[in-house]
Amino acid sequence: MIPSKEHLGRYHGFLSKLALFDNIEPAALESFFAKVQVKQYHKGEMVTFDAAEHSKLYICYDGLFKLSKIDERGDEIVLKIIDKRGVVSPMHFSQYYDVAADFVKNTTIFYFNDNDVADFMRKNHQFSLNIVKFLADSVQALMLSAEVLQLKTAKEKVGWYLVHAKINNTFELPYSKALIASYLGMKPESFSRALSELKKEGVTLENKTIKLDNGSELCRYCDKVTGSDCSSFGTNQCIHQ
Amino acid sequence: MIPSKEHLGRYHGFLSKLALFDNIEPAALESFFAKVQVKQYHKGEMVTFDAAEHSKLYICYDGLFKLSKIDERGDEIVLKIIDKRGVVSPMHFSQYYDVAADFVKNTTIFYFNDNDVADFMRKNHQFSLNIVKFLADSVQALMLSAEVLQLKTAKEKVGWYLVHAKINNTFELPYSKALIASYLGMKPESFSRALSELKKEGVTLENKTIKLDNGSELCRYCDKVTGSDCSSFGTNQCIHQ
DNA sequence: TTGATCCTTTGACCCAGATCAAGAAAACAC
DNA sequence: GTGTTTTCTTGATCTGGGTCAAAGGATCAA
Repeated sequence: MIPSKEHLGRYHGFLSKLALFDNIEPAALESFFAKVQVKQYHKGEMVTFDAAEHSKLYICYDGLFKLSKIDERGDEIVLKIIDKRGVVSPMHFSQYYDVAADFVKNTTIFYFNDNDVADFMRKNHQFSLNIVKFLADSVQALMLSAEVLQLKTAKEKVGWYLVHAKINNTFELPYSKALIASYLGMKPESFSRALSELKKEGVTLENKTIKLDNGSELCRYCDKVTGSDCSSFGTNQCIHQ
Repeated sequence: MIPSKEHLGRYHGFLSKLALFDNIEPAALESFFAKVQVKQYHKGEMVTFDAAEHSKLYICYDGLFKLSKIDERGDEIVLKIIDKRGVVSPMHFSQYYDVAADFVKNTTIFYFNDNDVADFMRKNHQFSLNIVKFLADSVQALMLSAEVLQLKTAKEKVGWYLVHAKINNTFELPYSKALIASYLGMKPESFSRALSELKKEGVTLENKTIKLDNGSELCRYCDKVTGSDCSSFGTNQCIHQ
């Protein structure tokens, strides 16, 4: 399971399916992928992702970690949860900004050095556009979560999170409740209490699987961006017009 | 004072000083600037900035407005305050995302259409890099404010805001207290109370001007990214090493 | 200069979610 | 399986910042 540098060819298939490499000719990708490097991190490990040491473009191949900031009091915010196919680019941060990468599972990460990324951007305009798209999506996701974190009540936050699992049709919580709680800026106790509030509305969680009494209970917690991926988006059973 | 389309030449100087147009040959800039358009908004006006209607790159020439989201209950979060030289690019948002642009003063905005921006990015790699830089800075600013909003107490938030005015050497609050309060995710009352707490630590506000008893009272509220612009950054009177 | 409007401050009170503490239930190791 | 560790839930209590209300201060138009 450990990809050695010699066998990276196998992983080109994985990389080429990422949005970051959309609409780029295979030949161009091949020569860029030749520069990929790999690193493993262990469960429990914590690394400071600062631009000085980590001025790279990272792509998670397998595992799970969170980008977080911890203050003097030990309080933590989770900025992003990254698992398979997740991308982080400390190379785009200011030299003084840093975040902690906190590995929840053993994790395998592919990365490209900043100068290789810059080269490829110069040679391939579509890749530049994909980087722009990636950053713009990050901006939008951060604005959306600022909104969720500041404006919504505990119950609404949890409902909002659960609606994602409904829309992507897994109906499963992808991570532990404690991790999701911290992503939503709340304590596990509050998360648990919010869930029992939602149960009164017909939303039950059985062993990380969401059960809905009649199917539309979560719609009121949906936002338009998230909802645009829903199979009922825009129909008359959808709240967004 | 109202720039008419015929006299835009005068404003090329203004535009060319923006970071967005750094390191681009004047000739290339000239032909791009020929495509600029202008729009005026009135104090009190509120416009929905959605990608459908506003798929453009906006640059504030004069005035003041805030990008905010308002929920059903009427609670508001301020995502960004934009004044002279501020840039917003709804063209990079998803088609379903929208924010409200809430004009605090009469405002004059320059803008470029998305296809003109895309053209210029294709023709001029440096401009693509500048767009990447702009978006990366936005990501970082949003991560930093997520941290401030979630982790800091009211007093710390206000201290953190004041430290900016110290570092840029104006020692002046640039906006009304109520606007700054909403940017910090708090109510004007709490802002006022936080100020009176800070007064006990030697930080006084006299008519929007910051007075410090001995000069270093605000340092404990400084973060490293903000601090990197301080004249004492890294010296032994600085808290960052 | 004078109202009128808006912005800011202060006090009293309240509440959502945090904290603390103790069980219950999963998950994991062997 | 069985014991151990981690995660989750539930209850009691606390508290920072919000809400509401009222009074000062600024600012501005005429």
